[in-house]
Amino acid sequence: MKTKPTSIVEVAQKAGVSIQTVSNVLNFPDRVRPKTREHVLLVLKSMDYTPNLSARRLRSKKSSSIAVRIDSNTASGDQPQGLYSGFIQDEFVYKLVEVADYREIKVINYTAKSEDAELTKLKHFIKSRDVDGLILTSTRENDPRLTLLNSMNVPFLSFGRPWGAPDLYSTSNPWVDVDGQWGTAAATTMFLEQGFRNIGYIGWESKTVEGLTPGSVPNDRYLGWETALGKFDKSMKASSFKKLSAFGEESIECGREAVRNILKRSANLEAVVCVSDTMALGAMLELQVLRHESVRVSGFDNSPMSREFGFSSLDQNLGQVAASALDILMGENGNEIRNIDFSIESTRAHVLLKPTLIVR
Amino acid sequence: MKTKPTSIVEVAQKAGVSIQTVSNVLNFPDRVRPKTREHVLLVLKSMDYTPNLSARRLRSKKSSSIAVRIDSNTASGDQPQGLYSGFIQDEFVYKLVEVADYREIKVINYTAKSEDAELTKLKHFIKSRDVDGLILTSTRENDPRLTLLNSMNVPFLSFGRPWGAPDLYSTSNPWVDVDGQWGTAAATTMFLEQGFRNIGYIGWESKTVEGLTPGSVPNDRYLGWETALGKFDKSMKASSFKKLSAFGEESIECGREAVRNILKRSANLEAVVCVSDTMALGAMLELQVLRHESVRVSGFDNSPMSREFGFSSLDQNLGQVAASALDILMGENGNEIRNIDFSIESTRAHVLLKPTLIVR
DNA sequence: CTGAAAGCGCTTACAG
DNA sequence: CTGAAAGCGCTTACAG
Repeated sequence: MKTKPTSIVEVAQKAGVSIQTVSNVLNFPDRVRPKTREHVLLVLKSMDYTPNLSARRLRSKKSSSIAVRIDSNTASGDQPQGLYSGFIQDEFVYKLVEVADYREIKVINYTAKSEDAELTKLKHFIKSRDVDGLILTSTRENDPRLTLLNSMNVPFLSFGRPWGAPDLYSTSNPWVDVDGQWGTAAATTMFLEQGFRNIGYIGWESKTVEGLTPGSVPNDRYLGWETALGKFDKSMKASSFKKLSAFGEESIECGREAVRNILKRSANLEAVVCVSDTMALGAMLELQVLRHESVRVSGFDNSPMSREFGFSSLDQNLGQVAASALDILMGENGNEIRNIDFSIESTRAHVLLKPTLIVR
Repeated sequence: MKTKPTSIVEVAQKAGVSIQTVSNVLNFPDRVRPKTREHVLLVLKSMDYTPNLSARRLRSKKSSSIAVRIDSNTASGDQPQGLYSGFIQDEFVYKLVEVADYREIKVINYTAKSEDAELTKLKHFIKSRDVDGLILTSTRENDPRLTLLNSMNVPFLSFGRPWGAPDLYSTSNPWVDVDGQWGTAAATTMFLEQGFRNIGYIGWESKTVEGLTPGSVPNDRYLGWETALGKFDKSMKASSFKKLSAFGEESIECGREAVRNILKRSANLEAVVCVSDTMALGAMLELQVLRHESVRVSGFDNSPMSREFGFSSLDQNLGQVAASALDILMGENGNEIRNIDFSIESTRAHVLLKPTLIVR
């Protein structure tokens, strides 16, 4: 059967020192005289010693773990939800695990079918001391998860700004996010520099009567296009923006429909900036089928899809996002997850990164 | 600051029993007299007690955790690797976390850039007693991970048969897998029943001069089509199968090319069974562009893509796969991960599930 | 059925 | 710089 693994006691015995010294070599090497340290390290290596993490966690009261929710990529029901609803999240988790490993932090997954279920799980993680901190995604105004974690005084970080909140930069809600507005502006500017003038926009529908909800991802990305275009041609009117844009749900079908609608109003369309790769793919397919092959398309997320179909897109640099997330949770050189001292580093707790335009 | 969480000592005091009794109520309720049990449960609830998992793990020598590797969905380099290289794996992990939660098992992620890196991580997980078992994916003949885990006598399970191994049902390599051959046969049979006769196949290229490597996923899925077709029309010759099939790398472009090649040789093609949804999408696009709209297409994986584009596909039933994985690792009613007693249940350690044909 | 004791393998806090 | 002691919060093994 399984052989009993080496413990720190055996290492100490073999090295002829106390277990405390062995522990110090592992955790505070500077506290140990170089000669002793070298000797202990040699014994450690020869015995292939690995500390028991449960013991370490119990004594140090640090789990050195964080939890992150993962979601299913298959839409429930029959509504299409875009080809890559989960692409960004899965890729973010991948990068997070990579950078966490580097900092000797473990990443635990959880799933939740409802908001209540998630709150219960979060509470459990914290009370069982199974995690030192949490990573949240798609937070929103008055998100009960933010309230819970703040009330339990547990370190956490959101990937994505809590849209809708009156003060996005509130110190109690640390986040790291990618600047969507900057991204669609970059795509628009690229098309302008390539000499195109009739540049359309395909976005996500919003629920307000007026149009897009202010302070939301759909609105943010829309503004990038509108602002870049307006800056270039100061005579552009609201009606022109309306003629050049169309909105729909995240699906290929809606992308097709949107581009058809724009073409009806602006037959001379030369390029179209899209809120997502799924919408961009819809536009691509429609344009290809209709033989309007000269219309350029850009998407968002730099998914495998954009590579396969050869349209420009915006890479969210998720490796950087993940690295920033841990920088906030642990400090840039810290080795443990701790509460942020907002009085000292409030600006460090809100990081807005630029996406990278991948030109194709 | 953070308030100190309730410990079992406080619960015992408040309930007026020993901590041992509280522990028994939690872990072996039957050992405790109903009246005492009810009383303790009430106190437990009123204090909102959650056991410290590190303490439990240290004492019980069970981590109640498993680890699973996650991979990136972005191809490194510029080669397209299909739109959904990671779809199945991410979805499997999602389902695994769901069923694991139900059995009170935590799932930890790890990443690995090379085989050696992975072996090191596996060793670390085991020696640090951070996991009780491992879930492996895409194992192959002489997979060093299998050797390592067997030599360390650690429970593990592969999702996917170790293709290439002389004895797939070797007791030392427990696995759960989905029957690809059955799947492509089902798709072929569906087309036959719909009255189609000229049914082609688009598969993945294999490295052997002869064609497909025997005992491999590409070969397995190919055989489903060939067998179903041959069973229906016993006069089919090898040359007919050759005319109706084409192979390539996993990409939309190769799917398009493959269907073009088949059409060159068999202009009367009526339907085409594909090894994957990516290939199927390629075929769909090509057929749509070329206006052969009557040719039916089926894929594999039931990805969001197949739903969006409306072609039939095979669902791998990953929820069932994940459930079977834990059934093997823990026993159907067990509550801990333990080594499989192959002398008793060798057949239970190798589970081949059928995919479900989603007709569209 | 219940409880007092031991101990899981570490790190911490402290004394030398 | 090093070591003997205490203790993290549980479960186990055993005695009653």
